[in-house]
Amino acid sequence: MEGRKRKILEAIILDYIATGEPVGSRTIARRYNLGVSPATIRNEMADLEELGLLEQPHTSAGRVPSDLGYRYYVDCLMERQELSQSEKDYIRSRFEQKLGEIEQVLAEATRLLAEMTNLAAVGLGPYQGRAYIRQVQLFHVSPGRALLVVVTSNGLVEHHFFSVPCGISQFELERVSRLLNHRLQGIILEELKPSILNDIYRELVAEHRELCSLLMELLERLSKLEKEEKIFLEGTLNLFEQPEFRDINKVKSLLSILGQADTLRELFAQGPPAGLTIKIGRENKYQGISKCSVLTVTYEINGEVIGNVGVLGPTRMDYSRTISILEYVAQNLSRALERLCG
Amino acid sequence: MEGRKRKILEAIILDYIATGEPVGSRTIARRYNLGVSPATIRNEMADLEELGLLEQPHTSAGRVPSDLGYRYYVDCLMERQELSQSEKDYIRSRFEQKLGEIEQVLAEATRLLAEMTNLAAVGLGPYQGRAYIRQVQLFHVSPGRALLVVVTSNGLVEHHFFSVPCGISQFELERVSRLLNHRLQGIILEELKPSILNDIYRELVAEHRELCSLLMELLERLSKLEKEEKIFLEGTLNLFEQPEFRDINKVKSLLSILGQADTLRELFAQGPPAGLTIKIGRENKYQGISKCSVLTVTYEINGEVIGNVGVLGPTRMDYSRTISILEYVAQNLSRALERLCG
DNA sequence: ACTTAGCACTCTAAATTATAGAGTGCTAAA
DNA sequence: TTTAGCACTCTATAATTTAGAGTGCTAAGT
Repeated sequence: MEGRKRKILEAIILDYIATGEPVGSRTIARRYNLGVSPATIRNEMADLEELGLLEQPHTSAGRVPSDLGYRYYVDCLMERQELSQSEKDYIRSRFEQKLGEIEQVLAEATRLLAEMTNLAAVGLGPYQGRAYIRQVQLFHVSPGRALLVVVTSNGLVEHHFFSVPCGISQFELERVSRLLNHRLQGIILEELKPSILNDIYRELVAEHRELCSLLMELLERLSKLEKEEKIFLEGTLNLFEQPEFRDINKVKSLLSILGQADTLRELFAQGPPAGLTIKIGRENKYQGISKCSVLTVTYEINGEVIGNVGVLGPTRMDYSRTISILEYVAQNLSRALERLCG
Repeated sequence: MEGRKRKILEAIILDYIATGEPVGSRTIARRYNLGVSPATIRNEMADLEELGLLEQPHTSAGRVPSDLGYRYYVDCLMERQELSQSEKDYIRSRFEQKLGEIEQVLAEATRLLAEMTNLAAVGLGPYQGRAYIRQVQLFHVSPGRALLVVVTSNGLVEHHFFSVPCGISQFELERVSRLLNHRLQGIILEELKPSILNDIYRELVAEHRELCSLLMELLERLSKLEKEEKIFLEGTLNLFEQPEFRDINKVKSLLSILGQADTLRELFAQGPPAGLTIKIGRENKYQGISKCSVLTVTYEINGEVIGNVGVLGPTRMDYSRTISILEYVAQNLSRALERLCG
C-alpha cells in the first residue's frame, strides 16, 4: 500500500481510538497535516473502504476502522510505545511487595493490568498439566480427621480433609506419607493415570487395610488436580466507562461472558507457544464480544509456559500502550514467580 | 392500623413486587376484590402516603411502597412462604455432593442462593476471630524451600512458602514444627498477640539461629491469619434483568459497590447474634444501593456463628420467598460444614 | 358519617414533526 | 492528479402533539 494511504489509515485509526467518534475527511485534514485537501482524503477513504479496512456506520457519517483495519494497524502500522521509566518502576514495585503465594501474585498482576490499561483483565493458571508432584504430606488435624497437602512444581498447593479411623496413629500417617511421596514425587500430573494409582493402592492396602476408603478418596483427588486452574478477573467496571457500552444490552451480554469461568478460560488460554496473542473483534468466536478485542500473553517459570494473563476491551483500544503494559507485566510476573517457587 | 388499610397496603406491595409498575386504585379494585370502590381505595392510599408507607413517583402515577412500607410489610404483614418439598430436596441435594473444602461448600451455597433467588448472592467467612489453631506443619518442598501449613478450628487451611537455608534438614524442620505446635495449638487467633510470638521467637532463635528470618516471616504471617476472609459473589447478572436497572448509571454504581471486597464485607457481615438481618433501601448506608435491600443470615459450626451468606436485590423483591430460601440454605450450609470439619 | 360516581386536572411516555449539522460523492475547473 | 463547490443524505436533537393513566375534589347516595 502506498505511503499516503497508510498515513491516512493510521490517522483515522488513531483519531478514532482517541475520540470514539467516526472520523471525517475534514477532521483528518485539520488535525493531521498531510498536505492534502479533504477531497483527496475522501477519495482515499473510499479506496480504504473498498479494501475492507474502513466502514461507514451510515452514509453521512465519518469512517470507522473495521476489524481488518485494526488488524492491519496492529500488524503493519503500529509502533510499539515504550513505557516511561516511572511506569516501569511502578509495575516492578507492585511485584516487590511481599506476596506469599503464587495465586496472590497472579491476582496482583491481574489487578495491576486492569488498573493500568483501564480494561478488564484476566489472570489464568498456573496450568498444572506439565507440572509434577513435589511433595505429598498427610497429617492429623484432630482425632479422626487428617489433612492431605500436595505441592506441585508449579507452586500450586492443594489440600483436602479426610476422615480417618480413630485408631490410626500419627506415626502410621507418616508412613503412608512417605510411601506416597516415594511413589508420586516427580510424576507429571498429565501422566498420573489410574494404573499408577492402582499400583499404589494395592501396595498400601496390604499394610493399611483400615485406610482403604481414605486412600481411594485421596487418589481420586490427586487425579483431579490437573484440571484445576484459578481464574482472576478485575476491572470489569472499567469497560463500562467506554461509550460503546452505553447500551444496557451490550453490558449484559458482556457480563454474561465475563461471568462464565469456562468461557474466560477458552478466550484467554493461548499458550504455549510463548508470547502475545491478539484477537480482534469477530476473530473471537463469541458473539457477545464481537466489538471487543482480547489480548493475552503467556508467563513462565524457568522458561516453561505455565499460564496467561490478558485483557479484554473494546476493539477501539490503545493497542500500542496495552501491548507494552501486557508484556512488561508478564515479564515481571514470571520473574516474581520464579523468585517465589522456582 | 385498621384491617382494610392493611389489606390495601398489602395488595399494593404484592402487586408492585409482582409487576414493577406503580399501582393505581383501579388496579387494586379490579385484581384484589376488597369489596370497595376505587374512590375509597384512593382515600385510603392518600392516608397511607401520609403515614409514609407509600410514595408517588409523580402526581398522576400510581403508588409505590416506600422503604418504610416494605419495612412494615416485612415486620407485620408478610406471611412466611414455605418452600415446596421439591425445592427443599433440591437445596439439600446440592450440599450432598462431594465438596472437599470449606470454601467450596461456601462457594456452592452462594451459587445456589443466586440461582434460586434470582438475586446477587454473597458468601462471607468463615470468620477466624474466635477460631483457634489446630495444627501447624512445616516441611521441605524442594532444596531451600519450605511450606508452612496452618489449620484452624474453623476449617481454614492457609499455606505459605519460605526460603530456608540449604543446610536445614527435614529433621530440624520437624522439630520446629513440633515446637510451634506445642506453643500455638489451641491459641485463639484474636489472642495471638506479639508478646506470644516474641516468646516463641526467643525460644526458637536460641536453637535455630539460621532460621531467624524464616521465623520472623512465619510469625508475622500467622498474626495476619485472623483478618483473612474469603468472599464469594454470584448472580450479579441476575440483577440486571430487573427493570430498575435499565439505567446504565445505576448499573455502574451498583457494580462498583459489588466490586469492592471491603464494602461487601461491611454490608453482609452481621453476625453474631445468629439469625436473619434485613436492611431495606436507605437503611443501608451506601448511596449506590439506596434502592436495594440486603438480607443476610448467619451460619454456624457446632452452634458457633462463623459466617454469613446473603443476597442483595432491588427493594422490590419477593421477601417472603427470599427469606425462606436464605434460611433453608443457611441451615443446610451449617450442617454440611459440621459434617466436613466439625 | 362513610362510600362512591363523575369530572376536571395533571403528568408522562410515546409518537410525530421540524431543524441543524456533519459528511459524503460527484462534477468541473485548476 | 488534486481540489473547490455544491447538492444530497442521514442522524441526532429538540420541539410539539397526542393518548392514557391516575389523581383529588365535589356532590350525591346510603
